[in-house]
Amino acid sequence: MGNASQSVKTKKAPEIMEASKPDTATRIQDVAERLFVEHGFEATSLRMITQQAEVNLAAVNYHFGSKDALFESVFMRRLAPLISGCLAELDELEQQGGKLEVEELVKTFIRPCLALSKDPSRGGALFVRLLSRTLVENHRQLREVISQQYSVFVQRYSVAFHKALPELGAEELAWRMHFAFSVMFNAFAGNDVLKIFVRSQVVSARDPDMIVKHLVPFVVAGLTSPA
Amino acid sequence: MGNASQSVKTKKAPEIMEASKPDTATRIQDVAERLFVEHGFEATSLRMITQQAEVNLAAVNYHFGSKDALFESVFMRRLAPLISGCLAELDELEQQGGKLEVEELVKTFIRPCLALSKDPSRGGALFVRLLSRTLVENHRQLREVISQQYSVFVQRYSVAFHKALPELGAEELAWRMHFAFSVMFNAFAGNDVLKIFVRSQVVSARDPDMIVKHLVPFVVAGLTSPA
DNA sequence: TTAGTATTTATATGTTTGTTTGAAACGGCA
DNA sequence: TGCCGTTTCAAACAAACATATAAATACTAA
Repeated sequence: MGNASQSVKTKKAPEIMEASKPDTATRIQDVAERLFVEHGFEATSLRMITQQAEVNLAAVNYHFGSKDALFESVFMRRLAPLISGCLAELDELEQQGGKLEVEELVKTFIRPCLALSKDPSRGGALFVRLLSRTLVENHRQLREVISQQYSVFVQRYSVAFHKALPELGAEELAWRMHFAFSVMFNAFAGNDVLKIFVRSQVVSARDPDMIVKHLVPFVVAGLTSPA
Repeated sequence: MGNASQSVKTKKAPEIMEASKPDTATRIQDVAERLFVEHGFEATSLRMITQQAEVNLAAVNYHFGSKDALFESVFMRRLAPLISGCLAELDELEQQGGKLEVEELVKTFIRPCLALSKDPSRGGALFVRLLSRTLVENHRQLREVISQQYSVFVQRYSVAFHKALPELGAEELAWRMHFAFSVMFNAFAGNDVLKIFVRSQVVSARDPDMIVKHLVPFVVAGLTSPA
């Protein structure tokens, strides 16, 4: 009997793959990721997921244990590598010494986001949108898991920004980081507030490179503006 | 029989109000507004609403016709005055002549948002949070209604910002406005991305005046940074 | 091939959803 | 008072929901 609460099995890919579909569990994750983004967690039923993934309804509970556990699995699958990528860039930047430039610091966050956005095999920009939905809906249990594992992420950036902007007080810096990450997240997620009001906006071209080109100067200007 | 599709009745307040509850319809709107913010549209059941509003389940369909119509009603009740407020400020600023300063332009948007955030009788910051949820969940029909009625809002600000920042091209300006409104909306909505990762952030103090104090310089710096 | 496990399937349970209904209660006006 | 339009009420509806279970199938190791 398939033990429910265990995490997704690491399974050898079949030797002979006649351009076949991925794992059942992976297929579920892929479809769930997209549907959670489109409809939100609570509005996405297991029936929608299993039908589109072309698996049996019970497969979700078999492989993941529950709908909640599926969500956590879908979420962590993308979050962990993204955070690792940012921290790796941060390590590299800090180790190469010299003055810590704000722009370079911003780019240590933006580059992994950009790479993710351009990689369809990792869901492209889907995860950033999922993140922004998760931010708005608040999954308490998920928040706990995240904050337990990744609080170092914010701490590292706080320290780094403090070094790069030593003239700012702690509170002022916290506000600016709050604003900066807010813009960046929403830019990658494609949350265009103005698009509610007008049908087609110039910005609607979703080319990630274009986002970055305009995003970096905006954020850096906000962060470095005189206190 | 209470005609469903008509909008909420404008009803004279009872002459003698012994500190009584508001209208049934208003009570429903107030509770729905809060619950839509907390749980999202689809995850908020009519039973949750009617129980907390202490009205009968059928009252929603009687007064508003459907759950969708209730949402539209809840949304428009706040949006219309907010937009009007912004446009009024914009009119005043433009009529007083002189060079159009970016900071003043930004404040024509921020002041009505701030006023709304500080007015509990209009739901305080609730609506901005509702707006940011609605942005992420996409109600197609609501989007249509909004864009039909309020596309002038974006057009007016586009023209004004073009005057205030004549050195910027149309595309560059669109991007910056996109970022600027994104920060402002999320700031008022209290969407703190970093709060996912760390339990208590310095920014967590939600004083609207504090938000504005730090928000304006950040946004203005981003908007006016050299091209 | 066979034994045993891993996975998939069909089916069932009990709950909750939005909406509808017909009757009861209310409130102003004759 | 008695009437009548407006509002509230309890009950019921089918549809969709998450989850559980046992049988059926696919697969692997011996």
